[in-house]
Amino acid sequence: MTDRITYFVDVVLPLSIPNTYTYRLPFELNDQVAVGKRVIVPLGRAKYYTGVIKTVHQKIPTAYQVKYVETILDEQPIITQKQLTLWDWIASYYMADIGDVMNAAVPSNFKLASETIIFLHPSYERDHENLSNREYLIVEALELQESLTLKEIAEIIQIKTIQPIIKLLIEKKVVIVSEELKSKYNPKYLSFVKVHEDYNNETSLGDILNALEKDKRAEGQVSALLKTVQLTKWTDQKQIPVTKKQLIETGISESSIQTLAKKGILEIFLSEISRLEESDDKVHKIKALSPAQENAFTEIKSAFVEKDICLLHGVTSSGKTEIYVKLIQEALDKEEQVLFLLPEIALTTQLITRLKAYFGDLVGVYHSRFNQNERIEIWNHILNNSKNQYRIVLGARSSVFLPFQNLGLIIVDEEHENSFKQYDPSPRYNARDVSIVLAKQHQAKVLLGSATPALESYFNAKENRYGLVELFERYGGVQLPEIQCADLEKETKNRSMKSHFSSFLLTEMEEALKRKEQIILFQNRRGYTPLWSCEMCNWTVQCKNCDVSLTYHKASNVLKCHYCGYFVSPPSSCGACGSKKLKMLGFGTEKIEDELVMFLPKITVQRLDLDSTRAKNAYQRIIEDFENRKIDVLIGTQMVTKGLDFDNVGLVGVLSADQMLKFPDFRAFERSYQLMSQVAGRAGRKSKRGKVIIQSFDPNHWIIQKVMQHDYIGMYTQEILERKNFNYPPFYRIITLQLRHRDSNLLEVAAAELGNSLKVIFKDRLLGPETPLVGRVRNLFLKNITIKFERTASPPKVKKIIADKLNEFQSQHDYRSVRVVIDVDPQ
DNA sequence: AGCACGCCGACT
DNA sequence: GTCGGCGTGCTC
Repeated sequence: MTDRITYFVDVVLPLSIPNTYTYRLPFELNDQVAVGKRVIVPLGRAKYYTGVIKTVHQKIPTAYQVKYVETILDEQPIITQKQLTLWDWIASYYMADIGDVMNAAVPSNFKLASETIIFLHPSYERDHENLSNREYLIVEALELQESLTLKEIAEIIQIKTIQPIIKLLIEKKVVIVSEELKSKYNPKYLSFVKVHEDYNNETSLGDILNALEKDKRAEGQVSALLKTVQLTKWTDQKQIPVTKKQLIETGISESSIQTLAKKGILEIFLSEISRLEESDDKVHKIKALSPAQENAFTEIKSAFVEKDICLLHGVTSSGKTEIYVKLIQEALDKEEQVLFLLPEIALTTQLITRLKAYFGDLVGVYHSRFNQNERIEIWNHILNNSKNQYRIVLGARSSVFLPFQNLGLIIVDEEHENSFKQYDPSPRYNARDVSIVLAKQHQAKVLLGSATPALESYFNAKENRYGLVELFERYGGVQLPEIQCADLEKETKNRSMKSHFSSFLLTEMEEALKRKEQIILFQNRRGYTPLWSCEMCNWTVQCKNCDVSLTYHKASNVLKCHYCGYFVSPPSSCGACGSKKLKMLGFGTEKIEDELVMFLPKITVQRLDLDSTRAKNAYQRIIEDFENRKIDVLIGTQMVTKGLDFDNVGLVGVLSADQMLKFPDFRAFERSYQLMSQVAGRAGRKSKRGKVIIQSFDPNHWIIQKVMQHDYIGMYTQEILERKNFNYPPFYRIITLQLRHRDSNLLEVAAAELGNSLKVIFKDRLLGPETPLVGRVRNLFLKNITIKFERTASPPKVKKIIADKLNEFQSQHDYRSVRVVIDVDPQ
């Protein structure tokens, strides 16, 4: 009598709660219960949440009154055991709540809660025929109200748990969830028309036409049918139907289409346009590898025999992509799934197009900017291990959370990128490191690729933990660019500087323009000037919520805070002494753009930064314009360094190496090297060697020297010594605790107390508490405590101590309101 | 995440 | 004297 067993389930809820909650399963659900299925459970007085079953057991909890599971949503689990294990690993490694991990892992459509807001789907065409009574009631209510929360809907139709009904309505594309609307939903759906399958052959069509022609009134229908057949395109086996709009534009009337549809001759259906267009793409043949690439490819494969992880260190334009493609093809041949991780910004670029050209529909792109339905579609295909679609997922960091079934290969491109690390919100995970754990679960291989590997990765390779394959030759024999340095100190003395431009850089720019080459200028700071300051007393405009000076943005003529978004109009006089003499200090991309137009008036200049790409498709458009040579000079922040390949860039200028080198962080040198090398790699053409000019007041700085010599290994050798001497990663691990509170005095005391209690154990491994560079953000004062501990120490033990001390600290009444943010392996 | 509970200011 | 401000704690 299995139905008499009392089951309990531990449920992960998508909330910042440290643990799972236990619910009792009603007997009637006994035969449906399974780990990984979603359940609706009550929480608190009147709320319902969608959670995921993590364990099923029969232990009766005694400490509290158990509530019942309301419903089980899924027929089959949508989260795998492997995923749940990974969630656990992330929660414990990054000291995050499991609920936070769930939030990061699961698309929001999977997490209907009683507060979720529902809208009618923008492309829903009010055909009520396929709706049940209850569904009809909901649609009717939404037609009157526009939007409703699940709770309100529950009241309207007098049912407690409406999630299953809503789930169906979402699947039928009758309603959508608010998150989707927020993500700039634009109706990608169009009405398409096609001939019904039953009639889609010449004999049936002929019969129908004959029948219709007998009726003079049916003239419209005849031409509608003919036009539909005529405009429907065919490629190989695939049919690309006509849009209804197209038909109507040719003079066909709506009503004749409808009549034919009613007769069952034509079929009208909704579909996403983009997807149909994509299936039109021809699948390209994979290019043959150059001897150097071929070598690297075999080396990687032999490294994979012994090791699970391999680092591919290949200079820019050495053709890493082709090697990836071949590895992917091999994994596909073995029927394995492939995950291709890319940094967020690189995802909108040429690489997607290239991979799609090779693999067509087998590539799925998983990205937070994509709409929810598509994300769920990819999720389901991966979960079901579909054979003909989405075998390869190209994605940003969150794609490590997909429900892989048979993962064989993970490629992490631009592996050194710090955007693989999520900073806010928790879980503060690094997708590169998580992917290694994920690979281990699946016994899959990981290939880390970069032209400038993270010091940690190169170290691991040198220590033989990873395989190491190096590729120093650029594809097609293109030479590495010639890098020179403009000595700003000298030029300042000689008065040959034109504002932020050295005469050296300007002359070279003019030369390049004469040769009709394009130019990229790199300035790692957006806005106009970081400082708007008084000439008399050095007063600057401060943010009212944060301890930073505001940055002037010329386009909008405001002073803006890059931490909280606060902005004001520029003052006309000094706020301290009243002087009218205000000057601008420092410079950002906007100012460079402005000055350049003055110095070189006849050229087209475009900025590529967070501000200029905010509009939809702006990024894509700028890149295309640059490719099509509509732009002479592209001025950008980090964005110009990511995965872009242009073939006519003769010159790259780095406006200020010093700003990067002086950044107060132990990774500043490593990062400067990476950024400069990456941007330098944009220079050069098939036939001609590119040129790079780095502006600096300290041209002899060893990092600049290493960049000029293209000497990654030299940089590594010197920098790794520094890391060793000063106890930094990869020799030590770092965990930071950031304390936040409105009251600076209380924070001071609290931080000191927590610091002391940890210091007892960690001794000189503990630094701080200290006030960070920006000591107040959004009206919260900040204090940092940093713990550095030996790589040989057990991380779980260290974390246990920190967690215990933190618990002790937060149980003191006075400190309850102090927020503590933990960051493991901060970037 | 949300909602109830609780402790301090401006109102009938 | 109370209404309501949001700061704090709890939810299986």
